[in-house]
Amino acid sequence: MPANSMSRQDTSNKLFFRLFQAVNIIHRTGTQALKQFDISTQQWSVLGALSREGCEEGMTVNELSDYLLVSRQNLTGVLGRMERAGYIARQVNPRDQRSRHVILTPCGSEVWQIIQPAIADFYQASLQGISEGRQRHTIALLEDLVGNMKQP
Amino acid sequence: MPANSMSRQDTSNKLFFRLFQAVNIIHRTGTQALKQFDISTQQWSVLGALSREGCEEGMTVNELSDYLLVSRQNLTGVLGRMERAGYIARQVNPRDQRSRHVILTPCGSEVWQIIQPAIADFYQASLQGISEGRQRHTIALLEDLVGNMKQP
DNA sequence: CAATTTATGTCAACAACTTGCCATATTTAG
DNA sequence: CTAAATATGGCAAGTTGTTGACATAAATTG
Repeated sequence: MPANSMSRQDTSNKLFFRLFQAVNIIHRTGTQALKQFDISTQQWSVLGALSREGCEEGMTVNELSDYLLVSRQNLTGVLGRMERAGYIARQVNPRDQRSRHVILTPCGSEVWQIIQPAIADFYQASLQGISEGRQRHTIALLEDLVGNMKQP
Repeated sequence: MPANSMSRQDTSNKLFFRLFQAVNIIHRTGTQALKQFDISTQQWSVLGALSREGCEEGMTVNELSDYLLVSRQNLTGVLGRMERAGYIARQVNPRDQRSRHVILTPCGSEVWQIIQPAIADFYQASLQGISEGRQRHTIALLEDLVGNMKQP
């Protein structure tokens, strides 16, 4: 049976199943890598979002939701825990009293710096033996996939 | 700045961030696609695992855990809900009284058949404009990634 | 054979994700 | 300007993911 006899449906199936598997094990492995810093993978993603250039003034909950592709309601909980931990602060926007600017505290910035070596190790171990070309193919596919799903 | 100047670290970062985004939106979109059948994406994965050829006799919780890459403890809850819904049954293994064989009920098999068109539509919409070559590159990357993470 | 170790599945507690609903604030219509 | 529509964030309930602890069954070791 030649390798190319896999049907389109089989390919799609396999792709989504591997995504499912990968995410589960990434969640577990990533959580372990960050355990020593008392931080979750989702808190990592929030720290990363707020540490980007141009975010010195913070992001609103809606902007974070659009960027991370999780619901506002989910962020309420995550941000609450991060605020309690002292990593972020929520400031009411004087121009729009409904919205809050979520900003990194100095402690949050420090944590972001401190975890970088662990992140680098995590990347190195996970992507060992995987070519950058293949990584770029995957990035392109994921961006198209997200684009397709954002449509409605 | 040439396109290839992106550092290895930047590539890894982007890859994991896109994975994170993609999974969040896949979860949302997949849940919506299955909503009419009163089934979650995880229950879908369990139905798919048990519907494979060679699984007529069912799988143990440990086998499902190894296959789906989620914890046994998590499966306890998922399987409990699926049993209550009538999609699966848990049979004690006479050879080993600790283990239980999880098998599809006729109702579970029927549901699996019924959702196939919705799954096909979901695949079609998500992967629109994405070449099979790129899909295969991604599958290969994900398999290597999972392999790397299984190591310890 | 008895005692320890290992394997299996479950319960409990917690984080994170979803949707539905709501209070409040801003914007838009009339 | 008032009234309706929209936008923002949070609360609640439910599912899924994790780890730690446990009872029971099987396998190993003395």
